[in-house]
Amino acid sequence: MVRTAEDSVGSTGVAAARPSLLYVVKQVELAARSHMDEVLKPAGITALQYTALTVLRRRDGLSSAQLARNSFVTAQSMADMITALERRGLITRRRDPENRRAMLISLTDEGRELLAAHDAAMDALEERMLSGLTARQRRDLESYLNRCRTALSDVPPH
Amino acid sequence: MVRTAEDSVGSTGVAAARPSLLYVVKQVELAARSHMDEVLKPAGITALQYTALTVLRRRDGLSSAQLARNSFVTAQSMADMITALERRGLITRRRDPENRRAMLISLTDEGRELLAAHDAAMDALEERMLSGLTARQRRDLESYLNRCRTALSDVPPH
DNA sequence: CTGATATCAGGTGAACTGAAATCA
DNA sequence: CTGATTTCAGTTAACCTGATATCA
Repeated sequence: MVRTAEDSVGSTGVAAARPSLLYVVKQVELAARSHMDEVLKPAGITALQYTALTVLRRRDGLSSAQLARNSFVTAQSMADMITALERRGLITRRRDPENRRAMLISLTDEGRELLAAHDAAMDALEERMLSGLTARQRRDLESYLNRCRTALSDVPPH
Repeated sequence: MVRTAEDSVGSTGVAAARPSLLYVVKQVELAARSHMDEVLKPAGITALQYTALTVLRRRDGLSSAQLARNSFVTAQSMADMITALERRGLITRRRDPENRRAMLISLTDEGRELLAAHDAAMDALEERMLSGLTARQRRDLESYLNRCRTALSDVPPH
């Protein structure tokens, strides 16, 4: 699934692109996801499913609706993914004792093991992506991207 | 299509994420694409189609296969998008005189007008994304992201 | 009553794999 | 013969809209 992009378009730095940063963010994400899909392919999960699982590892007991907002998809779309992951035994769901309409989602041992089995490969991929940056630049990049994320999430003044 | 993500997951800065930069790049791209889709919805094109058109504006006469590599999709997937854009009259294709198996793609006047009609909105979106950054930080961010892109595209030493 | 969550039903466009034809 | 490009055919997973039931 990884394409070399040696004759790729954006790499020749000529000709000021119009929306340059929007474009390069998309390009980096496309390249990263292509590599992630390749790594995850033997496990039979997509990059988006993997991301949802890592979110659950950090924050146990989220609802499907919360996960949907986090991934910018509708609750119905996320429900499809959730039932698929549940059928595969990677997650379990239970009623929220404090809110009987919500279902809380947790990783199973099997789900945790699947994530752990790919940690090294994902760390290596991130290291490869950042290989041209110093430690200071990496911190700055993360900081800048987090500010971009916040700026895009905040509700704009009406 | 834009979801506020006010109770979103990654925004509460607790708990060191595992693959942090891979994750935040994906989050920024998801948020940006969500806004782009909303802007482009009245025109009836997706963010990926828009991106392909902007690439053609910068580099006229690319082939479908080149566009496919640039967007990290298969040639077959890109062919579907190309025929859709051609049917809508946004692009035209002609045989490459130097390579009779290849088809060169160009924007039509209508395609160029469609892009021009959205330039202001895209500039505003990019400005919003970068609103928390100084001019210097914006340049650095672009530089860092371009290095990430190159590092992910380069063929790794076998 | 309003808003959030989950779920069911149905539909659609987008991406994939596989195979074949053309040509450098 | 090999590799790149295009195209056809079939398939699948992703995501959508709309409607409904439950409950804070």
